[in-house]
Amino acid sequence: MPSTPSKAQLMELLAHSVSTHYADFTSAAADLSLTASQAKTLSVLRRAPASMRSLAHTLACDASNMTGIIDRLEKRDLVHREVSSTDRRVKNVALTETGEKAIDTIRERMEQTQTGLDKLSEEERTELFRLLTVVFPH
Amino acid sequence: MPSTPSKAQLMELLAHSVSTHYADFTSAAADLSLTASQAKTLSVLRRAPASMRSLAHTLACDASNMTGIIDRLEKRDLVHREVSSTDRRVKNVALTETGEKAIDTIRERMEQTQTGLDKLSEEERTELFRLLTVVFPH
DNA sequence: GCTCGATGCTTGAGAACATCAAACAATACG
DNA sequence: CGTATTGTTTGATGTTCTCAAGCATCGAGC
Repeated sequence: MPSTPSKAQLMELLAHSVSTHYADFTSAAADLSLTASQAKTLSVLRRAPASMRSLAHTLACDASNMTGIIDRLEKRDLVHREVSSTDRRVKNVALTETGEKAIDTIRERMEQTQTGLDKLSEEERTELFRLLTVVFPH
Repeated sequence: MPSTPSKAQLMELLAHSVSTHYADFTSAAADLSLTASQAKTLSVLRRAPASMRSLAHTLACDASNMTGIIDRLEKRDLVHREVSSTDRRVKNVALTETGEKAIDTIRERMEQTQTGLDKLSEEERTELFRLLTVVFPH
């Protein structure tokens, strides 16, 4: 019977978990010749198209950064820009079909994470899902 | 009554959680004028000293990368190199006291994550701790 | 309509980070 | 020993990052 972990312990474990997940993600992305930043961008866009600015906010980087990243993704036809119909300053970025396949493939290839999740029962997966949703809400 | 999430849904949520955590971490690190890579390195070293090679492995990057990152951290006295006593090729990197304080401060300042964890009861925190340990073992 | 401040994106300069190949020293092992 | 292997560094090249500046567009008010 484990005692309650301190918040610091939980932060430490979170850091470790994130770091493991990130390493897994990065090497799966590298298999597709994608950098971590490029793949992270695809991952964010998997949920929904987004403007340059909101992408930058989600990825915690400067907006000027996104220009280059999206340029390179667009050159490979993984993503496309579209001027917003309601505000001509805004450019909405969306995944192409190829881009969608790419990020799905990356997630399928994250073996460490997949193996880890396989160790959970259905109830445990449901509970993990619930807890993560509480801690990291949309 | 939530149904069991599919593995893909769980991967998606994990990606979102990691991304939120990462953004939080990056901006807390920036407050201390540390880049994400530098702070991540400190985070790994918080557990235990490590050689250049094992750092590179944990951070999923080339060993030659670490040279520059550790150089810059050492210049700011957050970390120090020490030639291994058993193998003179190996350099072990360890946090200085300043470095330890830096990473602890960063974790304390991760407001989004802290706020999220505060939403959990003690039992839930214990359970999250257990589940993460299963999915991402040491 | 017009001006003016704010907003969204891009560009350019300079630092950090990433990968790869190649070098070097030290070790391991036949 | 001699030879292969390992751990770290260096150098070249491309990507990412931050910051300041630029341009176009929007929105609120006159």
